[in-house]
Amino acid sequence: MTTGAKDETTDITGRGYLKGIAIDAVIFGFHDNQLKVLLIEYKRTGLFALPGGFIKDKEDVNAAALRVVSERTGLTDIYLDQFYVFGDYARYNPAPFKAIIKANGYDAPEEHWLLKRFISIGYYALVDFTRVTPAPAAIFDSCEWYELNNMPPLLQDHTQIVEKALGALRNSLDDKLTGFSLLPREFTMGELQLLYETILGKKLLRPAFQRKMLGLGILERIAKKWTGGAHKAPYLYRFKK
Amino acid sequence: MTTGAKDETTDITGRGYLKGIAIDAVIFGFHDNQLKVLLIEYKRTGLFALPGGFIKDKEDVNAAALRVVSERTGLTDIYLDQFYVFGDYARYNPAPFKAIIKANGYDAPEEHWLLKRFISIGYYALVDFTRVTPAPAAIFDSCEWYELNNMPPLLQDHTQIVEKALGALRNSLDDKLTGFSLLPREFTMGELQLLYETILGKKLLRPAFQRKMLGLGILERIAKKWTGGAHKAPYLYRFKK
DNA sequence: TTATTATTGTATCATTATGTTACAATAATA
DNA sequence: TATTATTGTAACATAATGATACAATAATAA
Repeated sequence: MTTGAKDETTDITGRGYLKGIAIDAVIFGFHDNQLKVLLIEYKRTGLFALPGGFIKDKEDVNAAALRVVSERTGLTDIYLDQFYVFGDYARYNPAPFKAIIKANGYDAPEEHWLLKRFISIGYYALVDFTRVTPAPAAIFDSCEWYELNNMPPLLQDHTQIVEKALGALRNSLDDKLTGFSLLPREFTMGELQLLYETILGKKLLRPAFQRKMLGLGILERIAKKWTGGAHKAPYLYRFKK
Repeated sequence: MTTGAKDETTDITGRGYLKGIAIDAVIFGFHDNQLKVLLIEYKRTGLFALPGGFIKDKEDVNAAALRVVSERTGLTDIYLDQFYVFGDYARYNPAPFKAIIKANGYDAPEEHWLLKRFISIGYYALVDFTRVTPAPAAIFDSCEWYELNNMPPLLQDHTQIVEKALGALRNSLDDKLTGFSLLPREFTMGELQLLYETILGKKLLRPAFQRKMLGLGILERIAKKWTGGAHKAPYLYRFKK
């Protein structure tokens, strides 16, 4: 969960939102042959965290997750997957939130709702890096891409949440392929393979990968791509329908 | 979620429990070649539901789920998997709970915590049918096995929760094999195959199934089983270590 | 005792999927 | 026009899975 007084996601009073339940979003992007994650920074505290938010009184939980990711990325067509609920009591540590609230000029009484115990529902999102405009929630934090392999230390158990999200993504990679949203609408087979290799963390054999992908029957071949390279130009593909 | 005034899982005041979050457990058993589910019945209302409960103020969510299943089955070594959070606003319908509370002689003020909106964390459990002693929570409900294919209509969206649990189980059946807890400690290959077929809802080829199971290297062959049948006696197996 | 019966364990072959090597096609550059 | 790097795909090897066949055997019947 991330929060703050002027966040669109909520407000300091917590009015109109469910208490005790937060949403944390691991937003994956792919750029420069790297998996990236969108992170929030609390400027005056040096704290990094996953983008997150709360659920409105009459809002579906999945809709709230969509809204949270939408607010940070500016996108509306987002692939989202709910992957785990983080509910250990040991997660509960109000200290950093106290610091954040204080750093923003508020006084946080002990019984403030943000200082109570929270359960976090974890979602991961797959988004097209090129279409995202990271949007900080308010003047006091930033929102930027970080390489998965080079993240700063995160608030609470957020680092483990990212790891668990990656595990969930790896497990269901093939199922999630249709409408795969980590790539631009059109892409080459090489780009798709690179994405696979980056997510799975291992090399794949080119002919086998190509055969398998084409065998799935979900790719549509469009046209040759002009790359400028001194070699045969690759085909462009997009996902069918 | 299931609840009631004298339930060990909670009490009518809700003191000491997290508000707005419930746990629902789909407890799978296997008997007479049938997948079965443990259901609660509210006797004076005719309402059936999944066993459920709430999370104590300082309790891990997974521990709460274990406790809930333990209370209903009498078992302590339980295979549990958190599979989904049900958080649609449309789930919210206090009417049946009002009826249940009333049927038990309590007056339920509108602002009663049980009549507020709840998010349900769904768990499924795999248990050894032969070791379970279904335990109703209190005098006013019962707790019994029902065939998956022959369940009564359930409270709220509990029927969909069961379906989603079955889907999750099917998807991860092979992973969940080690320490598979739907069978007695010792079993024949035929029994294991029947279990697979029941969960997956389709026939499997015997030689291929046997080869695959033995190939996994997780089975230990013990001794011949005396069946009384007019045919070759099958081997008994158990899971290694 | 000896055939009969049903079911198990496994060998064998067929088919499909996957891993691997090889090479022609081709877009830019030299 | 040759060179270069990379793509697309054919071809083969190996592994996994699907399917058939049959010997082994524990109870029953003759």
